[in-house]
Amino acid sequence: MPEANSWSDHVQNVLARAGLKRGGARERVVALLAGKPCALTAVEIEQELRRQGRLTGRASIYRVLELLVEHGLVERVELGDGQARFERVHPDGAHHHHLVCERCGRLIAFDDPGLERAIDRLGERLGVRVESHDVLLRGACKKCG
Amino acid sequence: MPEANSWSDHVQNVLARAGLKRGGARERVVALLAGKPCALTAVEIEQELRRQGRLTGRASIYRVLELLVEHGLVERVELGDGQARFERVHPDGAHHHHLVCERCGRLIAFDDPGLERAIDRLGERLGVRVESHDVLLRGACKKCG
DNA sequence: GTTCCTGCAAAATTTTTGCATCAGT
DNA sequence: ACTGATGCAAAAATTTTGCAGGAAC
Repeated sequence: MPEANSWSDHVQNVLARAGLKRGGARERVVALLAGKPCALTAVEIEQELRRQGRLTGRASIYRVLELLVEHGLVERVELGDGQARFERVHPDGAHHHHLVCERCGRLIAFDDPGLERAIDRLGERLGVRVESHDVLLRGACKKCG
Repeated sequence: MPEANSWSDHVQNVLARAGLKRGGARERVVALLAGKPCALTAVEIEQELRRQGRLTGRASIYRVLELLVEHGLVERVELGDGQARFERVHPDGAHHHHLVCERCGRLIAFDDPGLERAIDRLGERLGVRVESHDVLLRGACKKCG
């Protein structure tokens, strides 16, 4: 089974364990995010669902996203343009960060063990428990640089 | 002369070189940011200026901040609460990052050469030119952890 | 049957824009 | 004088909330 589905399953497990019921809007948002590894805005989610003929109220989308973030199933990502984006969080802790190309606007995802190590060491040095972190790079991507 | 003033001077130089005129709102915002090393929201800036008896229209504050960001004099920082924050950028490239404590909400600034190195190496590995970057940690600060 | 979920509409927030006026060069 | 800067008010964009009806357990 592809990883996307394992994330969906994980979501269903976590929410069921929390005593929550299922519902159409949530199923639709989760199904959409499962197939999109990278950050989407609430409005993009709404439009994509509409395109699929699966109309969903925007308020429900925000409520679903809020719920998923609270349960650590989705991460809120801000790229500096004033809109929040959302992307799934892998149960195994795998995650990536983002580069925004200032020329073409493209969003590039990457991961880097060296960076993760530097952040771990930093947390120790500061004496704080770092529960999550975001790294955002701005610059020129390969094609534009 | 303290570093805050050297930043103010730098701002005035850059903007004068760009052929821009001075104005009250800009002077007030720059003077305020010069004395605050860490991120403030537009509304906090407005309130602080009002407290000082230096009333400034909110639209002007946003326009000043936009201008300063465009010229690389101020950095826009997003902490995940839906409000943009702004802080001065040192001409010498010195900068810091942020930890948001999820217990007490406190904002802690830090810098870390190891992290900067990791990001430099990462840019090389990806073959992109990284012009700026933000790192945001979320977790428990020393007092709450 | 109870509790949660959904969708609509309305509200609240944050940020941007239009426009007349003022001020800096 | 010319051009940029300011402030007000209005608008736009994003996100949240209230509430009534519907669905899941």
